[in-house]
Amino acid sequence: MGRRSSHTPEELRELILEASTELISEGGLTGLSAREIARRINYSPGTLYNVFENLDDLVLTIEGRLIDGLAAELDKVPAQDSPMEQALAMGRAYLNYTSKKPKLWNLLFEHHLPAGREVPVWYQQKLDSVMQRVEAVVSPLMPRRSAEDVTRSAHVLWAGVHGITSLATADKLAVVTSEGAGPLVDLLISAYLQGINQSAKPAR
Amino acid sequence: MGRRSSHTPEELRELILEASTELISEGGLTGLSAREIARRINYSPGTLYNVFENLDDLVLTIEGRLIDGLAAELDKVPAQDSPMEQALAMGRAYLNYTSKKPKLWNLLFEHHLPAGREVPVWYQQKLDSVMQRVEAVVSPLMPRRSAEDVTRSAHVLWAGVHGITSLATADKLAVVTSEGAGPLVDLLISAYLQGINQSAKPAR
DNA sequence: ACCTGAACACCGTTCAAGT
DNA sequence: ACCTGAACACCGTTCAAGT
Repeated sequence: MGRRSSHTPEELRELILEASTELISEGGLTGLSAREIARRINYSPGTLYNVFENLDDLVLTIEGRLIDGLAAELDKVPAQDSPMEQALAMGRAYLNYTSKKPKLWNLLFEHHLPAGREVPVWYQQKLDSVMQRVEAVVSPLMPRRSAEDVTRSAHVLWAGVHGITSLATADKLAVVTSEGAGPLVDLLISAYLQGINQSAKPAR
Repeated sequence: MGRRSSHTPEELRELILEASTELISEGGLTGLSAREIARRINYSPGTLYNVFENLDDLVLTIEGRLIDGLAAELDKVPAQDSPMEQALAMGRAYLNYTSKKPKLWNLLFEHHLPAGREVPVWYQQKLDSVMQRVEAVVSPLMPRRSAEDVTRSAHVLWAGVHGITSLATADKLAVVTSEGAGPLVDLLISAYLQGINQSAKPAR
């Protein structure tokens, strides 16, 4: 049939990403399908594969944007506050950002690449950039610790906050839901950061 | 065609669950398909639906068994040790149990029921039973706190350990992988439990 | 150059028909 | 009573053919 579209390549790309984001926001990763995207934007399924390698590629692109969005939110945390206040503010920023479209954010953890495929470099870099922001805030709170320990703590907090929001989202593991994730995230951050300071190197 | 099988209903049920467990262990939730199960056990796809309502029902059954298995492992933690030692031991037991078949354990967090469907009661009860074991160990470590605070802390630790192992498993979020989950779990548990004791009620 | 749509190899689930 | 397998409504991805 040939060209029929009134869209530039960039527009088409955005169209696809928008439709995909919407589908995921509504139904999670399960709600996404190449054919349904095509239907919504009025193109044939084949067209998607001119723009993206495959669905994994498309999803990875969306994930990248989500991470960028979080990074931007974390940057808004006032730098003049005390480190502990900044840490708590980051936790709340994470929660605030991710809870708008929980299923969309959950993409980062639901989506697994097929065995063998590695995450692209740019993806890892985006993630590292977020981790660095966390480290920067955690670091002054553990002055006697090595850089490795700071990194470890940043990872623990990142994973912990993820764990809490993830369980809160999954209505299935509703153990947590009853109280909402907010207080739990506060609790994790404040208790952890106080504990890390006052303890000798933990056993092991 | 009619009956052809040499299996009792119970045997057939186990056959299905075994094949499913194997498929998930290898390829995660994505690796599971009704038709592939049927192929492996030499039945037609339709037969699965005599035994289970649908794939969600089947998966939920597997999840239940996984939770039971974890509960059994947690019960092995020596009760005469100090509470802090018990808490750390539980963390390691979790890690040990779940890291044997990471993709299988990940099922608990990858699998979401379709919108509207609630988790069955027996499932919630199994989960509660695990949470109670955690609370029992955490409780003596925070003597001045209310029962609600103890529950909150158990949730925080459960979610935190889940978060760490989950990120460690997803090769995608390989930030954590480099060091292995073990030290991070230890760190989370020891720092958090020390922090919770020495702080006043956290700000908020 | 760009897009289509048929084609291929898959899905989950149902249910009439067979033994 | 139990099981089959065709049928229905879906998938992701490719690629010859069309404009």
